[in-house]
Amino acid sequence: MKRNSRLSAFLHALVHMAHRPDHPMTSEAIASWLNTNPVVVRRTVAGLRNAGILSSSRGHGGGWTLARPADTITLADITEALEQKLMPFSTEAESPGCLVERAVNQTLEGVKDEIEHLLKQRLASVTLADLAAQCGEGVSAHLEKHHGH
Amino acid sequence: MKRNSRLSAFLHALVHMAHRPDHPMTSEAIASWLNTNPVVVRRTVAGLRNAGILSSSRGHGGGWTLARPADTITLADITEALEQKLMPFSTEAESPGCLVERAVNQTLEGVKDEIEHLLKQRLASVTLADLAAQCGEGVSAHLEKHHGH
DNA sequence: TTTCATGTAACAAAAATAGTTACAAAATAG
DNA sequence: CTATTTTGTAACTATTTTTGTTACATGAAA
Repeated sequence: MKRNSRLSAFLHALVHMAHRPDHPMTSEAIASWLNTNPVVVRRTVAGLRNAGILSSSRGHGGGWTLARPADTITLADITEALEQKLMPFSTEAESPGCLVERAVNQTLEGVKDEIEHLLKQRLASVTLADLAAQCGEGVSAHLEKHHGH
Repeated sequence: MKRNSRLSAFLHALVHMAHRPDHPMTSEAIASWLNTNPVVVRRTVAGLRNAGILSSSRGHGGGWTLARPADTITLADITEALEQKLMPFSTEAESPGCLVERAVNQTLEGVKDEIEHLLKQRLASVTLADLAAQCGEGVSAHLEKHHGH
């Protein structure tokens, strides 16, 4: 699983969880399904646990479940929890003291902050419940068939 | 020079060029100044040349100059030329055929495109000339003093 | 008490990035 | 015309980041 498809990959898993809130999903299930390793999953998912999005239970029948209702979890929450960098600009000073650099970076930071804010706002307007709803009727049947729940 | 400060670093150089359109700037000058290597600079700057933002001349007194007026070069042009990824999301299918995944990715792509468009629009509204102007009066003096032109 | 699951640390492998060396090509100075 | 300067690139090395693996402790349920 590549880093920049992490959001999409885990969203996928989360939506499945939203469809079956009762049924804990193991790291191994998620992993095999994202073509990766259980430990990698646990590592990544730790962010979602710390953010109060997922909760885990151990032992028999354990695994991951949503920690709160799907309509209170937004894309903004998730991206933040996954530490996905939203805007890949940074403005570290290469020639400290250069007036030109300072002016450039100031403007750049301004634009960055402005857009970042907008982006977050937009991401905050979509909830997991929205996504789950959008999947339509065929999904439960699909789940039975392909993921063997 | 780290990848995510590339934009800021080269913008810095470009603004200097905008201030002295007559004076070609060598890869070596740019490099020493960004704490990196002339070859790395040339490699990166190749994108700016291909995009018609910079032009190069070889031999004695050669180097890099703006290929067109500073007020026709926008931040959008520059970020694109530097192949800076604007939105670090990707939605590659991990489980092809999964309806949930398809729905999730579709929504995600939608949000991504929407924001990307907005971001580009915003970046396109700032020109190199704007940045250069913003640096104020002290700059020419500063150039003489620190960069020895 | 055995089995199954998470939680982490430590290590290994792979991939992406950055930096270096070497040399050809073009342009100018003398 | 020759020496010097500077870009243009390829090939290689080094570094950093990311991903994957192994190993083992902890907790919960059968």
